Amino acid sequence: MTPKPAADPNAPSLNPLARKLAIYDTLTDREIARLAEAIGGYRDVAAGEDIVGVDQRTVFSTVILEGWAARYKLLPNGRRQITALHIPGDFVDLHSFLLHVMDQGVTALSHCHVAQVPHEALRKITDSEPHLTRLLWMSTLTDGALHREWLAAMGQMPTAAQAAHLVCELYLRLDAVDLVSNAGFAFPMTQVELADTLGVSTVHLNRTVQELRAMKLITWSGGRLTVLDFPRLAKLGQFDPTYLHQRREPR
Amino acid sequence: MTPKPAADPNAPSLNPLARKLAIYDTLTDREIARLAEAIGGYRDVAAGEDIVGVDQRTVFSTVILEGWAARYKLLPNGRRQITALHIPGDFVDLHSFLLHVMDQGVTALSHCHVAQVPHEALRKITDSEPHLTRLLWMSTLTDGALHREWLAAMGQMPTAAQAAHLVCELYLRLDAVDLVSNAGFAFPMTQVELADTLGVSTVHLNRTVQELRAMKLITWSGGRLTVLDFPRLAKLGQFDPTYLHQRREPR
DNA sequence: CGACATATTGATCGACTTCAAGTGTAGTGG
DNA sequence: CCACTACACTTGAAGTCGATCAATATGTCG
Repeated sequence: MTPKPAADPNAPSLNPLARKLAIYDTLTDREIARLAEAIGGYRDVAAGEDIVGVDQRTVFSTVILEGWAARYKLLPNGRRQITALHIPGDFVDLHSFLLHVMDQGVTALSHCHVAQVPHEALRKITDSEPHLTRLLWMSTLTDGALHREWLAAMGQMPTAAQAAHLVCELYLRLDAVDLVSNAGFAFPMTQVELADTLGVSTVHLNRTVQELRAMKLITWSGGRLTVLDFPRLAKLGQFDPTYLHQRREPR
Repeated sequence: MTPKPAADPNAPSLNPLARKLAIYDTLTDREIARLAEAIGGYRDVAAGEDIVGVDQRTVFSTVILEGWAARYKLLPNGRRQITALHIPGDFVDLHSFLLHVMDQGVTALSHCHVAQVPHEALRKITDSEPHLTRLLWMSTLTDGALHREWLAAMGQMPTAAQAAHLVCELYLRLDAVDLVSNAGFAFPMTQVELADTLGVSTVHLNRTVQELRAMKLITWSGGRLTVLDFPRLAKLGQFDPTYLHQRREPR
C-alpha cells in the first residue's frame, strides 16, 4: 500500500506486460500507464487456433495475459517446427511491429486470453518514450537469446539433455511471472507439440520423457509438470541461466 | 519534415552499416551522418580470434566492415554450435547494447576489419532518433528471424537440405551488400566450422558437400563457393526468402 | 457407451557418429 | 628443388541414435 514509487515486479496488480518488462529494469508509473493505454483490445483464442497467421501483414501485436502459445513454421515437406514457446506476459509477435510480415505463425497451445496493442500505439511509444522503447526492444532481444540457446541445444545435445534444458528454461521463465508452485507448473503441451519443439519424432520424445521420469528428474501428468531435482536436471541439460538476462538493471 | 533525398543503398560511398540499414528503409542524410558519428574507432581482428568474448560485459558494439564472423556457443561437453554468421555490414553484437552481458561469443572466421560503436552513442541515438532506433531494432529482429529459420531447418530437414538452405540465405544476404559476382562469393569457412553451424559431424558434412557437388548444385573450392543452379538449390533447401525481410518500406 | 485424441510399446531401417587412416595443398626452411 | 610441417579435406568400417511403421493402451468427452 505504499503510494507510488518504482514498480514492484511482484505486485499482483501490475498488468502482465508491465510485470514482464519490470524483470529487466524498473518502470516508472508513467511508463506503466503508457503501456496500459497502448492496449487496444482483448481477445480469447481457443486451444489449437492461430493467434497470428503466417505471411499475414499485421497492424497490432499480441500479448498473452493467460495461456500458452507457440511460434511455429510449417515446411513445404509438411513438417512443423515450433521455434518459441510463449507464456503469460510474453509478446508473441512484437517483431511484427517492424518486420510487418509474419514469417512464422503463432498458435494457441491452450485457451488464451490476450491483449492487442496497435502498431500505431507502439510507434507513438517509440517516438516519445526512449526508455520504454529500449525495454520493448530488449524483450525481443531475449527472444533472440532463447533462439540461439535452442539452436545450441538442438545441434549439440542428445534429446534427453535438450528436453532437460527446455524444462529448466521454462521453470525459470514461469517463476519470473509467479507461475511456479510446489516446484511445478501447469504445462499444457502434448507430446506431439513437444516433439515438434525439440525436432524429434513423437515416439522418440515419448521414450525421452520416460527416461527423465526414470531418472527421477521430473514428473509430468495431467497437464502438470513437476521438477524433482533441479540441480541434476540443469546438469543434464547443461543449463546456464545467463542467457535469460533476468536481471533488473538500467537499460 | 520534407524527406531529404533518399539514400541510394547501392552508392558505393555509403558506409557498410548505413548500406545495410538502407535495405530495410530509406535513410535521411542526417541519419546517415548520425551513424557515421557514432563510430568510435576501428580495429583489425585476425582469423580465429574472438571479436567479443563470452560472458563479457561490453561498452560498445561491433560492425563488420570487411570479413566474416560467427556467433558461437561452447557447451560444457566441449562441443561448439555456431548460431549466426555475419558478413560485412552486420552488427555482430548489437544486442549487447541492452543485454549488457554476452551470452555467446563472436569469433572472426576470416581476417576482419571492424568498427566499434560505443553504447553511449547508441543510447543517444535512441534518445533522439526514433526512426533510426527502429531500424537498429529491426536489424536485431532480422537476426531473430534467421535464428528461427535455422531452428526449423535444423529440426526438420535432412543435412543436405539444411546446407542448401544456408547457401541460399548467404547468397541473398551477400547479394544485398554487393558481394556476389558470377553467381558465387568468397566463402572463408572451413568444413569444421560449417559442420558446427549445421550441427553435424565433419565427416557427415563432408559427405553432404560432396552430395551437393554431385547434384551439380554448387562448386566450392579455394575459398570460393559458386551456385550452379539456384532454383534447384532453393527447392532442395525448401528456401523461401520471406524471412530475410529485404524490402525497403517505412518502418 | 462409442469416438477420438493422446500416450505407450515393439520391430525394423536408415541417417548420422565415431574412430581411424589416407590424400591433397600451401607454407617454411634447407 | 626437395623435405618437412600443418592443416584441411576425403574415405572406410563399425556402431548408435533416432525415424518410421504398426499396433495396443489410456484417457476424455459427448
